[in-house]
Amino acid sequence: MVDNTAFRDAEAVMAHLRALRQELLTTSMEPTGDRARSGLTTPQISAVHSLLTEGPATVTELARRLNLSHSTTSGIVDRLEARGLVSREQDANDRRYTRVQVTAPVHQYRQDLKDGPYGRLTQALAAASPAERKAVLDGLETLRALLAR
Amino acid sequence: MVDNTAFRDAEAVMAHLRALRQELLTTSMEPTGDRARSGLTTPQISAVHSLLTEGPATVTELARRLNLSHSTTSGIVDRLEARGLVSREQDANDRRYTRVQVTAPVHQYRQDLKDGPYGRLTQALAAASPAERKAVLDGLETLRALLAR
DNA sequence: CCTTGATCCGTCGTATGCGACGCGTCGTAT
DNA sequence: ATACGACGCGTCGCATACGACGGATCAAGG
Repeated sequence: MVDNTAFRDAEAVMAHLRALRQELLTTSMEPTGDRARSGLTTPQISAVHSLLTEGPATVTELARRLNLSHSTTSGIVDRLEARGLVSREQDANDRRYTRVQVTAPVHQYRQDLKDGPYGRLTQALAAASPAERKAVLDGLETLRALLAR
Repeated sequence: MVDNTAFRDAEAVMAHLRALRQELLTTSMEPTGDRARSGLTTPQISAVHSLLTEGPATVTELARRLNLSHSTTSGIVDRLEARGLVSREQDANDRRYTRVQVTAPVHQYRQDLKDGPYGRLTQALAAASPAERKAVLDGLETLRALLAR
């Protein structure tokens, strides 16, 4: 048995992370829920936002931007393509590459894309004091460092 | 436009949370990966650990313990039952209730259950200084408070 | 020219996770 | 007794999310 307080803290940390995941995903999400405002999920908004702000990209490049695996990103692009929000296009020079880019109808979703995918979190941080922001970032960085150690 | 620094911080926070989710889930997980030590995923270990330490429970009660939805928990119990690690049993008095309990073969997985589902995190926290632990918990609590505000 | 390796892509199987739905069951009120 | 609401459960559909696999393509070397 390592340490009892460590296990208690681990439980608390995991509970926090789980709850945060809930709160930050379900805000702009609710795909089949009572009534999603846009019908776009958070990863979908993130993908479109990245394509808008950083330009078109290949699937692998988009996966790197979103910090997701290739297969996951491929599925997200599938669903966006089915809605007609993005299009796949073969690269003429190197046909291994598929360029993903937004299409015209994406402008109907401006409201959802205005503050990017993290609208709720962005507003919460904007209303926070500098000390609170520092505490949040320090805590996360410390935790990452502990796990990497 | 709310605030530019707030959006930057939001991006950083989300990246941290995503990475943490990866690190804390993929450690004892790898279900189809190169070779999971036990073949049990993190939620499955959590469920079994809860049933061992806190006793048998109904599906809804187990969902409350794990902070998961009822349908998700039902699926996890399905897979554990298929492996013969837990069993469902109808309550005689009130047939709406289904008691979930561990079965004998669960003792083969003692190694994975020794430190509970959060072995990696527990060890990391055990090796951390009090100041580091406080920074981690403070950061998470502050973030939760900001979102609840 | 043709093999070899690297790379990108799509697809498959599996697990999590949620809401919505329908069914059976229990307690209570009519 | 019956109707009704509340509750627990299983199931369905959908969206992530991953690793593994095979196919297609290109570059480099034999």
